[in-house]
Amino acid sequence: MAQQNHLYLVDGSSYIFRAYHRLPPLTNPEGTPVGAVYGYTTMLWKLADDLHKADGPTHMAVILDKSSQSFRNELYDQYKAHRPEPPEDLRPQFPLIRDATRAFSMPCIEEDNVEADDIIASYAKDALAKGWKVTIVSSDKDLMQLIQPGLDMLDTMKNARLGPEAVMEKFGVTPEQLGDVLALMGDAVDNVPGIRGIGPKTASKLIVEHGDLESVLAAAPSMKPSKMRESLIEQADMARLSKVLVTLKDDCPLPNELDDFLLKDIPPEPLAAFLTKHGFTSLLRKLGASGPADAAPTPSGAANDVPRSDNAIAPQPLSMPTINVDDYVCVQDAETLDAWIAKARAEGMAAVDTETDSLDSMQAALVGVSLAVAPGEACYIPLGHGGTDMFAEKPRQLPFEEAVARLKPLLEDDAVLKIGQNLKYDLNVLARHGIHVSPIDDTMVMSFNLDAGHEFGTGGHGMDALADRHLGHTCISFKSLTGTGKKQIGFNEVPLADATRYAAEDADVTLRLWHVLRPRLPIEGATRIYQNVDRPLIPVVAGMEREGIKVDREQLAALSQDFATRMAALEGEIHELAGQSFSIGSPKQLGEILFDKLGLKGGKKGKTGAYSTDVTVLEKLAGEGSEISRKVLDWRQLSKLKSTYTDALQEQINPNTGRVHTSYSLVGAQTGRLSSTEPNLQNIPIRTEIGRQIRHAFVAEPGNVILAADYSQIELRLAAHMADVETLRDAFAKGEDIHNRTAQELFGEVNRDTRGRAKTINFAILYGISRWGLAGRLEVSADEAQAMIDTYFQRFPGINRYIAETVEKARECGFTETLFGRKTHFPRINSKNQAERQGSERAAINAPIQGTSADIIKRAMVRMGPALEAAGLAHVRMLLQVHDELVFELPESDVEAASAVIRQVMENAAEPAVTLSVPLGVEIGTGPSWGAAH
DNA sequence: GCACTCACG
DNA sequence: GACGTACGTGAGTGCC
Repeated sequence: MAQQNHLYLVDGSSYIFRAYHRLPPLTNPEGTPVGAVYGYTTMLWKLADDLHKADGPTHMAVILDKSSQSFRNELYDQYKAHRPEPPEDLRPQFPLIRDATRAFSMPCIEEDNVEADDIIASYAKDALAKGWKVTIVSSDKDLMQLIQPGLDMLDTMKNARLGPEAVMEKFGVTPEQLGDVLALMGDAVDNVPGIRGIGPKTASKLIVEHGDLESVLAAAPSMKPSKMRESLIEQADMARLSKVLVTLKDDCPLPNELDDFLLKDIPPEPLAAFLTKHGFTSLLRKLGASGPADAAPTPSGAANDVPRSDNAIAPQPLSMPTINVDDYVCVQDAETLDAWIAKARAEGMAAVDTETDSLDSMQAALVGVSLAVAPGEACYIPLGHGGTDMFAEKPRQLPFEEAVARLKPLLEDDAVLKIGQNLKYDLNVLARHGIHVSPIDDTMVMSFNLDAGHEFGTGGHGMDALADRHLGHTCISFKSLTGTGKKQIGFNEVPLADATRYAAEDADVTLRLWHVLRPRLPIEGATRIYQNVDRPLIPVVAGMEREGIKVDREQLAALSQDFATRMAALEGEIHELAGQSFSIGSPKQLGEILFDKLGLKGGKKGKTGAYSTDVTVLEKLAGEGSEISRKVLDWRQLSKLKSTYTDALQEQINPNTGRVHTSYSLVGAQTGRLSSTEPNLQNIPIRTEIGRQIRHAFVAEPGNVILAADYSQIELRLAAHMADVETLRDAFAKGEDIHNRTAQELFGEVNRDTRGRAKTINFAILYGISRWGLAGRLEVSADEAQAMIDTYFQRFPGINRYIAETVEKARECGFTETLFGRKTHFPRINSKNQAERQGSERAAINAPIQGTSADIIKRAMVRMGPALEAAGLAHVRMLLQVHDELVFELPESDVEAASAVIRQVMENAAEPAVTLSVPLGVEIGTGPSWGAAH
């Protein structure tokens, strides 16, 4: 008989205030005050200790107040308006509460625009509906309204369980009536008005007498004349408002499933690290002895035969056996393969990795597949080993088609989770063999969702770096098997024994990483972004990569030819003007010609001592009449376009598909944007007419057209929403030109010049403004730039507050968040180096805006396929994403229907998770080429 | 392998 | 008083 589930919901924020006042002002070894943190830590310890005890918790979550803003502020602007600032030595302890919770490997829930009490009420309701027991760890009187059969409260300071009798004792009413009492008496701290002159005693008496609030108010006129009677009549609406304010909202959208809160045995390492850091030595000793919940080193599902280390801070999760690459199996016959497949089915999951002969997933030949079914249990299935010599004897391996046919049902089985590291690559390789892998998890994407922005030396979220970081393990290097340079061999030529060790290790490591990273998602609030956005995006992006886009080779070749001719002419003229021949492409030589030989004015720059010859410098010189500078600028543009685009793109055409297939990185940009490589199709020219010709070479197949759909000014719209700038919101709502409106507000008139300046300032705001930077861009003095910034803040109130709050949050928490919960970390935000610190501040101001924009278009991409399919538009294919733009190829006859669906999906992509206070505008164009679609 | 330059949002 | 001046990317070239 399974034990009944029992959910503990810990009201973390209220606890820390009480602990602060009750405990002495301790400090940790670094001098940070930690008295309240210590109290909080002992409380969590006590709670965790009750795991496995009768009526103890089976599930636990800590709920924290993230913002003081909620729907209550909209109802009543004075709500919580007069809260005193927390004491100086308490403030630095708030972020440590999160650290403490994490040290216990417990989930920590914080949501924007919702109060902790409401989240607690909502989870409680959810759990009760499922027949669970619920205990709320708090002594907050508002939460006492929730007490009912199956739900009690726990006051850990008094070590008392609070049931209905506690409410009766304190307020003389039942929990259901408590809200009405609270409404009458009001609350000074939260600034709930109640009725003046009525305190707890009178309120209770009235409710007991009349039953509920409305009855009290209805009975007021017939009461005997008194101050109270008048107050009740006059302030009846205040009482009703107060009732709404004190009533808990129990239908909040919840970021986690209840199952995420399952209370497992607590891994001792992170806890020990935390206790050590803050000097909680007595608890540390206790941990060494037994630890909360026995700190048993046995997360579920993992083998465990390793003795506990005496060293509390062990380098590896203790639950997994040591990695031994000689344990791996090379699968060379069908029976063995079937046994591994059966084991994967039994486990319900397997880590999968493919080995190929190329990094290009659209050209790579499949050389082998590895599987891991449990930590330490992995195999390699060679499929294409034996090199390229047709006559040489090949090692024994399963026939390719047979192995693929046997693996396919497993890889497509809905009941078996396939785990990969950068699985997008494997998805593409396998899709080319007719296997559509699902469902999936990706450890690289998990790492990105947890740790974006954290500096981890080299490697970022790559497997070797993750293995080193999380498992303390150094993977066999690819190069040690294949060599490098001229003598490098293909993976298909690597001997089977070596290939097995390498390939199976990759799968084993991936599975182990999953065991480390997967539990962190709910604990660190990354579940939402991972499950709802980035994970479902993986197959979508893989599909776009496989589609590719057609480019007209002849058109590119003609452009290359044209550019070459014009460059040759310019080159002659430049050498003529210089009086000598030199390499124009060398900034060093160019600088010496311009400044030393020709004596133009301009400064040296930076560490290398070389002259700067970038576009701003050359433009300035050209403006002063330097003919050679103008010609160098023209030459540079042509050179860039030719080498980076017209020449390079031709070489990127896939010989099999005749199209260009970029590769998107899902973890490339710290803010959550995608990045595009080999080739980068996110920086195809558009700003100049000459560059724009390159876009015309991106074409549709006969009978089809290219459709480009752009979000219009999405980042400024998001800034208007997030900073709550009424003027900007109003302008967007009315469909005004936002730069014109800004010019009007800042300069009082709209013309070309003021609009241009306004546009520059608008972008400066998004990027984290500095007077110096703006001054440089606008070519005005720093004082004048500062004056414009001041005016901007004054005309657009809210921006200033957004900037201050965002930087403050980054300083305190070390990260910022998007509206959808994506975190970006800023480890240098508190650096003593000013430049470093200020750089992080600017990035932190930008990250929530750029990141939210990335979240929105990603959500649109995830929904696009199903939406088009539902509309019967199966021939519409999504090809490219360029940050705020999606590019499609579709039959000409589908344009009208597809435009409607695409617009609908993109404009509503934030819903229902987030409702924006500005509309999202989408502009759509079509044509025979990408250039023509704009 | 780094610095510089420049293409994009 | 100096610092180093806008956010996020990837690629080609020259040079050590």
